[in-house]
Amino acid sequence: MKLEAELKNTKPLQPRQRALLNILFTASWLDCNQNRQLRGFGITPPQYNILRILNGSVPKGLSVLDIKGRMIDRSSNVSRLVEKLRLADFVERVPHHEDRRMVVVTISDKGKTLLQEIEHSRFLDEKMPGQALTEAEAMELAHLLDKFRE
Amino acid sequence: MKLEAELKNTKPLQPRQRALLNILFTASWLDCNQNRQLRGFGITPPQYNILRILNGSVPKGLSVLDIKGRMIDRSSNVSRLVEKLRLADFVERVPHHEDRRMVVVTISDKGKTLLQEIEHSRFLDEKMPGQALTEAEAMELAHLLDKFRE
DNA sequence: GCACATTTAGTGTTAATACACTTAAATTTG
DNA sequence: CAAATTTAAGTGTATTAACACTAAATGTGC
Repeated sequence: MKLEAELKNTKPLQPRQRALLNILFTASWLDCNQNRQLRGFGITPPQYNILRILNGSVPKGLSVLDIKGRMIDRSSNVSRLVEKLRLADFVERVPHHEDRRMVVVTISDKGKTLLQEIEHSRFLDEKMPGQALTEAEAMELAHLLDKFRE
Repeated sequence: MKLEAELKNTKPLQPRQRALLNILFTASWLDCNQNRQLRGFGITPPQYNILRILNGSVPKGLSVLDIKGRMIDRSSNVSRLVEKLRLADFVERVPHHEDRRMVVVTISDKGKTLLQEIEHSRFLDEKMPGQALTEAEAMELAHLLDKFRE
């Protein structure tokens, strides 16, 4: 559905304002979807984000600050999120050898298994969003978003 | 900056996955900006969203559910947000004449003044995001986002 | 070496989200 | 008309975001 219909907007919007609102609205829509998908697995979207970041950094792992720098939501409190994941045995935390300020976080086998299950469930759902776009359109969309942030 | 650089991503992403991440990242970036802009005015982005919706609905006002249906973030708790705005005298709440379940919310003069101040401050800032896009590109971006949600 | 600033992780606190639930009024149905 | 259902608003609660702050380790300049 078009944004104007979704927001029941009456007044016409300027193109840039319309794009801005549409970005926020679409992201909120995605976040809501992701929340529901992840709910059954006992993790939240930011926690899922961390697990995927760590999965891309095996076997070395990452420091808390490195994780933060790679997260979608930069305002996340990584220390607390990592602690939650550790309590659920999805990640491991070990002090850094040389720099004792740092903590190296790695994904555990249980965490990897969880990611595979989530991936698998998504595949079954066929609910991967954005399927209406062609690959070329998806690339163009990403490019325009990059430009939007300039 | 491109998304891959922002997220320090190592592995290449599928186009749709890249678009998805870029939507979430750009929205988070916008939200952070908006948070900072609104902070000085004592309101949050969802509260600002409500004020603008109500400003577009003068003089009739809207019910709580109508507001919710027009909000960017559909999971907001409108009752509590409206109560916050009422305590700050930015909105007024009156019971509906015919249907006593409903409450009609309208923006106050103080609320309108606040919106004007915010608008003015943004204009001074020249920090309106998305200026790097042409109008045609902004329209294309909004169109692709509509299609993404299909 | 020592004072000073910087970096890294974590904490404290307020407010907002997410979701289920409750309450009350209106509408539908038998 | 009375009972059941639906709709609207609000509440309860646990979790998370947002921001400033602290504590400890490292780096820097003198």
